[in-house]
Amino acid sequence: MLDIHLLRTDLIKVLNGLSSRGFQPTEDLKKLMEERGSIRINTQKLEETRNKTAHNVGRLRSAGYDMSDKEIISLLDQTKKIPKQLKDAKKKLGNIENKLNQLLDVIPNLPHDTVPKDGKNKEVRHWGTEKTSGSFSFPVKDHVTIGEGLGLLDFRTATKLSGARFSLMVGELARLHRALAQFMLDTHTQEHGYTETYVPYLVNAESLHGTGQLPKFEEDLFKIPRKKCESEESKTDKGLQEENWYLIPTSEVPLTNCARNEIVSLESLPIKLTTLTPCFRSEAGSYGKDTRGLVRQHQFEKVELVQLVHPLKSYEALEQLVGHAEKILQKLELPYRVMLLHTGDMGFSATMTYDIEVWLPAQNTYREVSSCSNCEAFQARRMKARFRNEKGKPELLHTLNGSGLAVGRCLIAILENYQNADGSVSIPEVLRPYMGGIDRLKHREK
RNA sequence: GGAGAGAUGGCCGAGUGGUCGAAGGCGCUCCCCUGCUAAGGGAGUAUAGGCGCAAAACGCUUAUCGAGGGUUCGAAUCCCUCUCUCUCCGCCA
Repeated sequence: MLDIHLLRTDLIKVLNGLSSRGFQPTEDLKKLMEERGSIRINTQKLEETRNKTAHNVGRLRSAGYDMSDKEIISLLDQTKKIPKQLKDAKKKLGNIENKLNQLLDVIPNLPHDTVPKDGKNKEVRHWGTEKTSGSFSFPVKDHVTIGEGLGLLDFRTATKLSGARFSLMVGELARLHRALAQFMLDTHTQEHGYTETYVPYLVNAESLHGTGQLPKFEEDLFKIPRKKCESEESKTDKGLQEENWYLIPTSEVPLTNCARNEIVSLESLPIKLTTLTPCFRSEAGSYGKDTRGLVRQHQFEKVELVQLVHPLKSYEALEQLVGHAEKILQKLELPYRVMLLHTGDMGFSATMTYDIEVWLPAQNTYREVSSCSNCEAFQARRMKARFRNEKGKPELLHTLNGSGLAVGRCLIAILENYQNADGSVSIPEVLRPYMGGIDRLKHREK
């Protein structure tokens, strides 16, 4: 959510910033805000009158007056009609505030000034040397051919179990997948100072609202209805409306929401959290896209990095966070590049995003394995995540998140980059301790 | 799933219709006193909005006692619904 003060004082700047990422507000924000202002003043005036009279009645009562004394009766005469007026005013105010909030809820964050606006992502740096088909002494295979060839990857069975966009890994490949995740977690906790966390995979709507997935992107999520009451008839009240759980699309949601409605101490900053979780995405609207292999799945594992930091430190923290994610690829000796996303490619909540893309020789291209964003106070404002600043006053935190990394896609990169002529796959040095010392994936003996 | 108890400020805890944004204590901040320390005395100590002021300080004002609704001139207090926590029983990885 954007700062409403900024909207009021510098609407032009906000609209310019938003248009660079292709967002046009559908309603006249300014008019709505003004309307709200005048209705609110009216409402508060009524409340003030009500409070004053009630106060005076109370004073007379404790001074010994009776409810039937004419002093009290005259006060009551003045004020009898206020509750009705107030009720109407509050209803009106509620309506307009809902409308305004609905509007504010779907406005994306403003890009940082340095983010490219030309519609092109900018390569910031790259690491390692790409192995093209020419670098191999044999025809390069893609990860599906490799995995299935070794008898370690089984999409047919996965489809039987669940349908399209699910996968089944068997034997040493499943183990390598687990090893990879463990390795990532160990690196971030032992070398980068993150606190390991175990989080819920089902979260409520409020959490998803906090990080920005709701209300705008509900169709991307898997929703789990929660039974709230037995009888249909008693569902009339607002409080009884259905409440859902959602499968997390990323552990950014539970990790960042840890700070929701909290005021943390200055000394506790920066808060650095990491966790390994499955992520669930409906992939609505991506029909026909990446249908082959492990690239785009309804369920995948990801190690997430989240930082909650002092507002003055958030860009510094973003650079560090990207570095933490890069370190994993370096240790795995996988070539990659870091891209600074342009305004149109950034996620809803971000002011600046770096994607890390790993080299996939079979596709002869780079593929995203991490997306690292600074959200500044955008999420913090939605979720009231604050810290007590140097003056002892509560102030919004800045939140950052990034994958460190997407496990499945990383596994693809290992399979393709480490493939051998005989169809086996070498295991990266750093993962061997996690693999009981074996150095390659071989064909599975039944 | 059944039965019961509860949710108040940073924390503990009082408050069952009226000068209650909320006693008291602890903690914290500032000041005073004591040549150090201990003890003591005084003042202050929520958050988010709106209005005023060029602005800060400040002043006025509104909301907030788990959440939402209701009753009332007036609700922390009464009524309804929900959420969460705790205890006991049952079931269970």
